[in-house]
Formats: sequence, C-alpha cells, structure tokens
Amino acid sequence: MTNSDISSVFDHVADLLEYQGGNVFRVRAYRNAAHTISRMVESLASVRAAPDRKLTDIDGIGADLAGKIETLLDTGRLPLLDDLKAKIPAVVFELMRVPGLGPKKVKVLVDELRIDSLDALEQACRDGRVRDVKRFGAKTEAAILDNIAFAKSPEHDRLLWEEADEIVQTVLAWMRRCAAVRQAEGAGSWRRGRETVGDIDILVDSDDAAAVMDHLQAWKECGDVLLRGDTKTSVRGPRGVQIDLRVVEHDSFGAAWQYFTGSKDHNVRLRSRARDRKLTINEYGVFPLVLGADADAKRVRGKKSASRLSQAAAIAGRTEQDVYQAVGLPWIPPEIREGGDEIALAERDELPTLVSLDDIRGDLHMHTTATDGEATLGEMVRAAIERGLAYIAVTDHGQRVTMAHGLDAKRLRKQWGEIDRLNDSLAEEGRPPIVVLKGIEVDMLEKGGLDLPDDVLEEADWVVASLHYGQNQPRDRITKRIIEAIENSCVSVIGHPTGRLINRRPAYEVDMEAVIEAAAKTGTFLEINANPWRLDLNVPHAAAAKKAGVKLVISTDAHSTRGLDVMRCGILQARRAGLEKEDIANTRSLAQLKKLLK
DNA sequence: GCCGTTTTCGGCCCGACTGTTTTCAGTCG
Repeated sequence: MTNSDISSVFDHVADLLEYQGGNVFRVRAYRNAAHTISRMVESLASVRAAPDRKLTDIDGIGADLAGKIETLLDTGRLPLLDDLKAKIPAVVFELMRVPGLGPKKVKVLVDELRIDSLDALEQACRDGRVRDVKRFGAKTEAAILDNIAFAKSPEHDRLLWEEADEIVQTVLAWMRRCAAVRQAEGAGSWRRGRETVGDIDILVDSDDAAAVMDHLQAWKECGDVLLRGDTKTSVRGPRGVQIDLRVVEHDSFGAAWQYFTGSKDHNVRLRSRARDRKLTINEYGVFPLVLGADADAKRVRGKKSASRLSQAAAIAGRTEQDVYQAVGLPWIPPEIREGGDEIALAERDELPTLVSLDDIRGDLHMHTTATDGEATLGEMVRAAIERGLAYIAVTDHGQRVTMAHGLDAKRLRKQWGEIDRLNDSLAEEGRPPIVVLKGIEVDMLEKGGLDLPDDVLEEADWVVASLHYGQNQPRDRITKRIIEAIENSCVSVIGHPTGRLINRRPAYEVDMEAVIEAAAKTGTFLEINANPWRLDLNVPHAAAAKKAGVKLVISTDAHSTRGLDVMRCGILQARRAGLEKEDIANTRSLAQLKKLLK
C-alpha cells in the first residue's frame, strides 16, 4: 500500500468514527495522521524498513497507529475499517457532502427517516417530512433543498487558482472603494496559493462592519446572501463561488488575517504552541491564558462581550508578524502554512527563502503557430522581451502530435533557421535583449523511443520530452518510457511529468520515485508546468525531487503570448513545495544554465 | 489516539452564525 492509500484509510476511519459520534480527539488523531502521511515524501514502507528509524518517530503516530500502519502494509486491510463499514451505510458520505449537513444531522436523517440516497433526501424535503424531525425545521429543510440543487450543478467544482485570483482582485478593488474600508485583503486557500480554491475569503479592516457588508451586497456581481451576522457575511459571487467577508477592527487585523488565511491545521498547531506558552490566539489577537478563562469563555459564548473583554489585554494582533513573534516564531509565508513541518522549521530558523517571480530569468517551454500556438515566433519573442525574460526556448510539438501539426525534422530545422536569423538580428545592435533557444517538445512514443531521431535532437539547445499518447498503459510501461527518455543524453527535461489535468483528468500511472531517482542520476531536469490546469509536478513530487537533488524548471507551456503570464502559478506551486531560487534552473543566467545541462 | 522543560493522566484551537431552542448543538473554517 502506498502512503496515499494508507492516508485515505485513516481519513475514512475518521469519517466513520465521527459519524458514530466517537471521541472527537480520537477522530482528530486519525485525521492528523492521514494528513501527515499524505504529505510525506518518503514511503511508510521505507521508514518501517530503515534500521535506525521507527514509525512512531513520525509526528502524530503513536504505538497504536504504527501497528495499524504495519497491518495495512502487510495485509492491505484494516479490520477496524471493515468493522465500521459493516455498521454504517455508504450513503452517509454522499449526504455529508451537502453543505450544512454534518455527521450528527445525517445520522438523524438516516435513523429517523430511513434516507438511503440523495434523491430520497430531496424527496423527503419536498414532502415536508424533514421539518418534523427534532431540531430540524422549515428553514433547515429549505436550506437542504437549495444545497442539494447547488451540489448537483456541474459548475460546483473548485475554481482553479487563476480563476479565483481574477475574482479576488475584482472584489478587492470594489471593497477598497468603500469609504469605511481601511484595508482589504484576500485570505484563505487563495492566499496560500493552493491549486484550487473552494471559496473566497476577504478580510476588511473597518470600524463600521455594517457599512462594509452593505457595500459588498451592493456589488453588481453579488448574488444571494447566504448568511449575515454582525461582523461576517457570506454571499454568492461570480460563477456561483461563495465569498466570505469578515470585518475586524484595526488592532486585530493581523491576527484576523493570520486566522483567516489558515490552513486549519496550521492554525491548530500554532494555537497549540500558544497554549504551551500560556497564551491563547484567536482572530482578535494573542492573549495571556488566564486560569479558568476557558470556563468563562464558554459561559459568554455567542455574546460579543467575549472578544471585547479579552481584547483589552491583547499582547499582539495588529500585524501577522506580531502574532508569530508572540509565540517565538518568525513570520511564515502563507504558501507553506499547511500544518506540515513549517512551525518546526520556523522555530529552528530554518525556513526556506522561497523562490519568487522576480528570480525567474527564462521560460523553457512554449509553442508558436508552427504547431498549436496562437502567436508567431516573432510575437512570442516580443512578448517575452516585454516580460523581462533574458532567454526563452521555443519548443513546438514533435511530429507524433499530428493533431497539432507536429514538426518533422525538415520543418523543425526550418524553424531553427528562423531562430538563428532572429538571434542574429537581435544581436546586431550590441547586447541582445533576449536569447532564443532552439528547442522542441518531443513525444515519448507508446512503443518507447522519441518521435524525432537523436541526430536531430543533438542540434537542439533544449529538448523537452513529454508523454501525450498511451496514457492508459500500465504503470511499469509508462515508467519505462519516461526513464528511457531520461537516460537519453539529448533530453534536457521531462515536461508535465504525470500528465494530470486538475478537475479533468487524473495523472497516468507512473512510479515517480523511480523517475525522480533516474532524473537525479542522469542530471535530467524535471518540469513544474505552470499551466493552471496542470501544475505538474505536484507539490509532494516537487518536494521529493528537491530532496533527491533533482533540479527543477518552472515553465509556462504557453500557447499564446498571454500564456506566458501563468509563470506566477508555477511559482506558487514551487513555493508550496518549499523550493528556493537555487532549486530552480531557470533562475540562472543562460551561461549558468548551460553549465547545468548534462 | 497522541503527547509531555509543569504532566505517563488529563488535557487536546477557537469563535461566528444559524436554527431551534427557552440555553445551546451543530456546522463551518
């Protein structure tokens, strides 16, 4: 079993225990373990096999869970999960995906109304049977009906980061036009640069929350108001996305931004650390933990006085830096606030200096009208110069990609002739603004080998090898095709190494550990394809590649001049993987890049 | 179920909002 198999077993157990109403901390232990395992670079099997290490060395894995991991590795099954599954109907997971329905409410619906499908729930709502269940009512029934309809609509996929970014920028610009707004910032998974964004979180600094919330509702793109309280409101925005707006006062802005950015796991760990230091963190600030304060807080829960009372004694809150500093840490970049090892790294002052867009000097994967690009060679070069790049590689498709009118040797050499002339003319007046590399994106063929012969590829400055066909082949075949390309001395980099398309197509079956090992051994680069649909390598793979000493390249795979702008998406992906400038080959000057080539 | 420069037992992050309640449970992030 792989780490991700074991992680999903633990997640599943957590779901089932939660449904049963089991100990919440036991549920959390399973969830923590699942989360930790899913982020691990090393396989659990190899940790177990290593003579000097134990499974219990892993944070959040104790004797019990270590035993369960061993059972899973040995047998592929977990008796606990089998038992739970036998007791709990499968429909509960479908029902729990309806917003507003958690384990407790689903349990009541299943037990009292014998609901056995989403359709049955919908019918029960229409029949007015749900409102008669204890602690349900007409409003809850109507909300369930609305949410079922919403969940069924095809548009309800999480947005790609880039799509979310467009909405975030628009809504921030609108909110900043409000006179009552001192500051407005985006938070949540958008700020953490996640591949996809579920809903959009906006934080505002203001003394007049009502005016700020009114302003959001006056936005022309604002749809239904889902909820509205004194300081918080949720509305539907463009494309049906939920926008959560939270308003706080000036002195709490940093604490609220930290809290609202998450992730949940990061915040749990940070707040746990605060407790160890006799402090407590909430979205209003950092406060001394007073004996008996918990009981007091519970008594006044739901009343606004709770936050006001504690606010008087805040020792931090205005900026995020203050909040982290109050618990003895440097500021942690949002992209790595995922509840992994970032707090431990921060404590040891070993946080990576994450790569940034300004570090990028070249773009090594793009297409032109010679194959399936929208812009000509000249237009792409001009666009690259405008973006301040020092070099690019033009990498149109090889001949196997017939759909894109892929290049055979003759047409490729013709393009390279154009590139030579272009470079010459750019060099005529002293220092050229950009150098254009003669490249190609060759295909790794179904039967093995590449779609252009080595004697042609040897003339190229830069060769991207990608796999577009035969994606359904078994794992060992695909792995072999890729490793064969890696071992070819002409191949510079493997393009979009796993082939996944977010929300559309899973990765093909490939042994990435073997691919990374081969890349490390031969000095072949691996690509982080910055296309927002791809972001391939993913974060765990990119982190594993770094750990193995593989150099990575962030490339746009642009098919138009505008396509060059997705570099920032690739940067976010690299940052989330903890990558630094030195890990990325195209942060080098061209001369240094050439030295790195095998 | 995990964990320990106060602890091997007794804690475990924290608060807003809603709906259905006469005081709070459930859900969400």
